Amino acid sequence: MAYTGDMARPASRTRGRGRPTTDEGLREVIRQAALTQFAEAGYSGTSLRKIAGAAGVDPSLVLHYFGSKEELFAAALTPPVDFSVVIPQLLSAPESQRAERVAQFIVQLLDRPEPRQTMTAAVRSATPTGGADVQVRRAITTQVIRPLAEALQSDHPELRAAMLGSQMVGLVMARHVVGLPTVAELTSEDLVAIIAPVVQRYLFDPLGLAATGPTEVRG
Amino acid sequence: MAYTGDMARPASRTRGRGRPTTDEGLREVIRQAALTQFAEAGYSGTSLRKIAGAAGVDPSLVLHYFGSKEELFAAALTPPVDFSVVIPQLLSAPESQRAERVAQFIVQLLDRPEPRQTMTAAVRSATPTGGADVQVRRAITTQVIRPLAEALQSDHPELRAAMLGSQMVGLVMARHVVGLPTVAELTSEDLVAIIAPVVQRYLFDPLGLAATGPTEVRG
DNA sequence: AGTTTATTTCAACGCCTGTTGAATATGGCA
DNA sequence: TGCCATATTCAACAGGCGTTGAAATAAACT
Repeated sequence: MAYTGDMARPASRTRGRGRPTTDEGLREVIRQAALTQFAEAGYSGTSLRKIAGAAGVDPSLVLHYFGSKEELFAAALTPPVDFSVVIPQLLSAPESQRAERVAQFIVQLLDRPEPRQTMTAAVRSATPTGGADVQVRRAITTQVIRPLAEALQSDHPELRAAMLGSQMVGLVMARHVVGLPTVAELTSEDLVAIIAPVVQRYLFDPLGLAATGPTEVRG
Repeated sequence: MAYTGDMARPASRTRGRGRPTTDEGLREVIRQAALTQFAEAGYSGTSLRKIAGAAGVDPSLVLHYFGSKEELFAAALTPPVDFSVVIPQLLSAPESQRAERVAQFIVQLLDRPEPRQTMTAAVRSATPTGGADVQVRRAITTQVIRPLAEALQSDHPELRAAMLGSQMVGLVMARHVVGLPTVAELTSEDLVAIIAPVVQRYLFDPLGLAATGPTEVRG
């Protein structure tokens, strides 16, 4: 809400026109400013000029580093966690604790600022205005759903992973985007207690589908 | 995806400049075109010119009828179902069938075009660009969450309603906005089977919260 | 010292936006 | 018939957008 244009940045004499004392961190400052803006306003609600302003920089410099708005979006959205590493660890817990571990991981992940910003930016940008939705869908499927599905040993792994993903998206919406009062005010512990049984159902319990063959999707 | 500008509309001689054979349906045509556009591209991704084009009308006429883009958005978003009437009916079912009835209602609601458009428009527009998010939050809380909470007789009624709402939002996202393959391809019956136990948990089962007093919100 | 090279800013482009005010044609009414 | 109110369009506005190309400055290299 308050972008006065002077964010914390590794100072290196006051910048003017021309090459400064090699300040490579500036690229990262821009990326961080972009992520924050995207998280607050979504892709189409964020302008390069606002990002540049938040980073204390000229709009052209943003494009100099990232080429285009879409590339900047993709760069800002790179996930702060490698799920294909974390998920197998979570699922290796004893059967009685797996669901709660997963629930805990989800909630704690969304408690850390940068993963939360990444998620809200993605969720908020899932609108087909500027080509951002394609990147969002690809990011969600390849970086979250597929690793999770491959680690699962239940039936319908892709479907189970996707259903859990939908609950995560709903959670981000309720707690961080729309800000529904009661959900936004929950403590982490209570939230874990509430969703753990749902995780259990989506990932491990029998689904009770009509027997029309496996609902599998490859690619 | 295909708006050629000539939608079905109660024809009344070809319109030109000036007053035509009193065609009150035109206002509704515009509202419907707006809802479709908002559902496809969200609030900020939709322009008055596109809406006017889809309705086969001049942009000024849109504002003549609705005053401003925000008012048009609010008008387009008026819910096609009065939840404060439907919900008590659903909850009056015998205890063993309530969750499935609710799940069925949700899924079937999202199968009908206009409620689905209303939901996707709301979900897609939950971004603070144009003041639309305020209206979205208010619509969700007053029209869905509050009636549901008032009909519930469990503890933490607002929280339960909000958690169910978050699952609904996630579902809309997965099935209609982002279009996750497996979820989007489910039959209605299978989807009901999958989410019914989750509905049961969120609305009726003990939540297992830390005993820090009731999490109630009034207004 | 002089040349190159990378960083940063400036100025402008064409386009799209929401909104406004005037012009015009028609239907209803006296 | 003549007037008035209303529906509809047209034309323009001021501002924001993403992007581009050139200019300026300073560090790095020879």
